Amino acid sequence: MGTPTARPEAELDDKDRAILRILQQDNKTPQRLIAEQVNLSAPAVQRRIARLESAGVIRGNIAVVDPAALGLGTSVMVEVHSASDRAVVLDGLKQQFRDAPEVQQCYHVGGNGGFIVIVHVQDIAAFDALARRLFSENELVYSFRSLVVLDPVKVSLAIEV
Amino acid sequence: MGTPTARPEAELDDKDRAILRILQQDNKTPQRLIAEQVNLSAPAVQRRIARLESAGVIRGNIAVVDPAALGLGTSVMVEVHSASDRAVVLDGLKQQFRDAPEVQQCYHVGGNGGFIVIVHVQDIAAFDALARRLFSENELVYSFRSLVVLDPVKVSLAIEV
DNA sequence: GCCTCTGACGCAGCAAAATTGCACGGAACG
DNA sequence: CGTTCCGTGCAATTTTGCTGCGTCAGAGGC
Repeated sequence: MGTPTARPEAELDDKDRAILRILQQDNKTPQRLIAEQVNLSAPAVQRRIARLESAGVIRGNIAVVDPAALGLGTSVMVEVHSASDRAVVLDGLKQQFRDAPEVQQCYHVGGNGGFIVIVHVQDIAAFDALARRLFSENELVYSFRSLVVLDPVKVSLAIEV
Repeated sequence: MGTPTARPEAELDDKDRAILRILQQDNKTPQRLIAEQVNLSAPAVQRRIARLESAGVIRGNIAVVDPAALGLGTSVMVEVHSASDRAVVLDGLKQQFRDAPEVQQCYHVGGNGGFIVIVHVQDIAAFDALARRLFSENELVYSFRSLVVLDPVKVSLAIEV
């Protein structure tokens, strides 16, 4: 239930995939233009998109904003090790990370990695304050390792379709 | 030049931020509705969005698709340590990761972390093949640590505005 | 082999959304 | 106090998205 996700296995043909490729780059692309590239009519594209959305294949439509433009020039990846692997503890941590607006992404990983958390803050000082609140003073956290991002080489949510 | 990003410091007022908050959740929201929530007229919202886009604050508009729905049910975070810290090597690795479609995100981090890479693949076997090609057999890579994602607790590109 | 049913398509028309032109009002400046 | 500049709202236009309808091709039943 961690992810309220989509259907087991929708079957997508080449045109669906082509449409997804376009929308993952720019979902403001007019359906008419998509239609040309996919050899369909605009209404057909419209119907396919609607189907993909209600099937959960398309999970959302969002604007991507530049953190730097908002003064959030510092990104940090944090490897968080929980105090225990009991479900209560893990679930508690998940909830905390979900609720924290500075946390942009969070993954629970195996291989003794615990949680990988990506946060965006104004500067190192702000991160220090956040880390204190979210990790150091957190009873559910055993230890954590902070990796400051030097270069966001590639940032996206796109997947290969 | 790693990030062809935006202006030094655009000044955003409360309404800009409110608009960004909405668009980060759903950029298909009609400007009319945004206008209501922000106490502006629709054209005013339109002009502000246009300004935010050309200023680079809004970096793109994308559809988010569910990896699981596409058969990419396995996500792995990889901590990659480069063979050296020379610019040629680092730049080479960055380019390789940018070019690999399985790589969704990649960050160059300090603190001896090297690179953090997020990949999406079909299954563990596919990851093994990918890791061999991208890491094991890569002269620019010294070592790497694979952390399989058990639960994508929070996945987004949104930032607090 | 034929019929029917289902699903997807394109076309045409309609509704809704985005965009532009224009005139007004307030703030900064001289 | 007048001028300029920036952002706004209103109204009109253009573009886009959506829906109804008739057609067609393939799957399955008889």
